[in-house]
Amino acid sequence: MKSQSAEESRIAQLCVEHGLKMTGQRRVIARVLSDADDHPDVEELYRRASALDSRISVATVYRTVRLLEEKGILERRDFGGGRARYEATEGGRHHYHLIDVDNGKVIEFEDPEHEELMRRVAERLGFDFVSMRLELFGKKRPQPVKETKAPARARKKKEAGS
Amino acid sequence: MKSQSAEESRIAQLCVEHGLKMTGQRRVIARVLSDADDHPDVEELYRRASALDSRISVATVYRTVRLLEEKGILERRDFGGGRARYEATEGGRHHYHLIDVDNGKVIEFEDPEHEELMRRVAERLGFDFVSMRLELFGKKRPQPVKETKAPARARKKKEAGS
DNA sequence: CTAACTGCAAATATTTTGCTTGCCG
DNA sequence: CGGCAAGCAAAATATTTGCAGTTAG
Repeated sequence: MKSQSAEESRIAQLCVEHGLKMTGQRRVIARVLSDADDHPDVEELYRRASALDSRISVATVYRTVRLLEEKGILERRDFGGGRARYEATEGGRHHYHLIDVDNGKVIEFEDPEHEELMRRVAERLGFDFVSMRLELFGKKRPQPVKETKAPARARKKKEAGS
Repeated sequence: MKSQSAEESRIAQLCVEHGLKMTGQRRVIARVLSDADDHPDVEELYRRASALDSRISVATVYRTVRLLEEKGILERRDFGGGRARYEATEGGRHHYHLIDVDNGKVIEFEDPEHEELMRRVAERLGFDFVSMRLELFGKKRPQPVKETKAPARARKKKEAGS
């Protein structure tokens, strides 16, 4: 969560800068996206947006995320599970995702030197770096008995942590 | 393309090692996968497999790739475009993908130090490295007039190069 | 005023599944 | 043999789209 004030959300501002028409529903979706600090899929976005304003249809959410992705305001992610997930494009620093293969939980991490490395790779291949996507899959290493915490070994099928 | 001989394909061997039953259609799909040096989606796999043996249904291809992915023999990729793509898991060296945002073409590249870097990241976060996925998006940098070759600026919508 | 946007429902696209039959080990 | 696997078609998901009515700029 970020601003939450009555003023225009960060994403709404970007929409304006890109010359998009700011309708009521688009403003709501923009706020939901601006406030999200996870990686919601369309259904989840629809749920959150509906809570703020019930006059919104899923089709609009789909249309909006597609539009914002084309404009480079949003980035689509695929963490497995069939549905596309979205998160706001970050200006400078990129962050990456480590997915726990046992429960699908997503952990974010940064690695400053990484983007620079990728820029060089792209350049070496004759390309200008546009964007990147990095997903690391790992298995939680059994901690060397740190404290008294329940193991909690689950194995849900669908919908894992965002 | 790799072996092409009448003997068991590399992937078929892996199936056996994993205790999977080798049926006729599974053997054909395994051969197609072994021979592929690109990233076919299910429909393309189905097409290639059907060419070798018409008694194969798409459902079987779907079931097979899912099974092989679970066994770690195949890895699923998402290069955008809605369909999942597959490629055989590599033993040691990983390779990555640079996608040309202008035409969807995929260029493979390697970066030996990269996997080591990611292993360390996973470790730092308390995980054992299982696998990773890295997609780099770039725009072809206008070459400094190399030779006489047509520009060929296309902009296809669907189905781009594998 | 009009091009862009929305809702709704129908259309697509992709992947999964139920059920019966077949074949590997 | 016995159970895993395959075919086929229907079902389940996910996403897109046609059309008519709204609305931001």
